[in-house]
Amino acid sequence: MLLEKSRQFAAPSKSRCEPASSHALLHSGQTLFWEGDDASKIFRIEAGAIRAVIYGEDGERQLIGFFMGGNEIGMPSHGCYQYTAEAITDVVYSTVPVESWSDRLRSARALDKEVFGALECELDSCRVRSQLLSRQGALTRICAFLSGLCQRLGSDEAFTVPMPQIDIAAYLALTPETVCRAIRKLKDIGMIEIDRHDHIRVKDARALVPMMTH
Amino acid sequence: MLLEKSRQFAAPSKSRCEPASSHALLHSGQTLFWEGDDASKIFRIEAGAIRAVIYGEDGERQLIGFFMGGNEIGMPSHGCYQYTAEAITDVVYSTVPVESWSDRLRSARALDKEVFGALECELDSCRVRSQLLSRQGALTRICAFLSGLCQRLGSDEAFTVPMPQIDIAAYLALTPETVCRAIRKLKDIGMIEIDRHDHIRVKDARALVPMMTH
DNA sequence: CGGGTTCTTGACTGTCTTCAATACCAGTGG
DNA sequence: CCACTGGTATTGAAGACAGTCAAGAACCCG
Repeated sequence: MLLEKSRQFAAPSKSRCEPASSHALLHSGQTLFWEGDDASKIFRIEAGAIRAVIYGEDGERQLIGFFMGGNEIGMPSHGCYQYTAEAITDVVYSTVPVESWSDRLRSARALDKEVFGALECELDSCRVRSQLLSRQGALTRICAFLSGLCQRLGSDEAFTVPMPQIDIAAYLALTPETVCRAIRKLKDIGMIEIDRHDHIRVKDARALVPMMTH
Repeated sequence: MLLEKSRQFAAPSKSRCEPASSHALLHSGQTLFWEGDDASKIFRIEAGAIRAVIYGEDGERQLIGFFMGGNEIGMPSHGCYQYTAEAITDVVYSTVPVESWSDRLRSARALDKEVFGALECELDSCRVRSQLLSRQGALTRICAFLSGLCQRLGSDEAFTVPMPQIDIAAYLALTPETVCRAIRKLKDIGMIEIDRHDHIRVKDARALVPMMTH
């Protein structure tokens, strides 16, 4: 919907900037690339401002970053762009030639698997926290956190939360009291069990998902 | 202080894990590496949980991530670790041999300047947002945002904010109303000027810093 | 069995969100 | 040139909710 509307602006911009490696222009409102596209180029912003956006399934618009003169944008994870890049103002940019870049990346990936693995791990970790912190409401954040934890631990059923609540609080930018109250609420609902303090057991991880949208 | 206390745990762990590349053990509470250390190794967590922490000058403890079985941790930016890694539970981990890794990274950096440039840009961008979102209070976030914007734009004096308030709101996980009110407060204090709607001018960027800690 | 940390609970305050209505601005077409 | 329209910004009032302060309980450690 909202996505379709702005997509109209994308087509011209895409065809217009093919020429070469030197400077190209993007008008305010146009889109540089789309989330999910195969990452074939890296862009260097020379002038103007760009916003990085992730559109949720429900039309939710999450703004994860701004890029301006001197910044480089378009680093792929797992082969494709992780967000949509839209021009806020008119933008002048240059592109790093596709072939040379992707070739180097491929060879680098083969050679330096560990390096890139760690890099993606680091980036993913950072993205996850941004995602969590962008949610409003303590209960929402806790549920999203527990749900993510569940995925990472691989258990679809019950599992034990390994970290103390005080760490969860610092991680989610909440107070320990608020974390405690949210957890208690989940316990009252019957979604989790607590025997000893840092032994929280999530009974049904799938039930957490609907609470994340709040 | 708090930092000193846990540092006692660090020494033994550091000397203990030199041996080779295979599995090593870290006890709960010990530290894997320190923020600011020269990044000489990458660690792969086999079992257990680790927290990534940044200690502020004022003793503030910011928890930026959790790493668990299967995760890799220790990717440096600008040559050194960006955070301290502490074991929450007992941890089993392996290290990627130092020399081979750093050599590869160096050569990769030389060859793929664009790739790594973009990567660092991406990572920095993500870290910045996490940092901003971890602050509580709308005014604090706005000030931190404007201050960061000022640095990126290079102007130490006055500058014009390039993005609309609605984007700032989405970026900072606030409502447009709250952003507007915070900006109005700054205007009333006399720190910024507004002529047309999306033409905000910051008069003295240095004055923003003290408001960021609040 | 202490001592220190973490967790829990309650009451209160401050602030952000929500809802709703209005003003402002840019682009469009008459 | 001007009304019109859609998106953005502004302002107010009310309600929800998280932070703070304070106290006590549970837990872990040596």
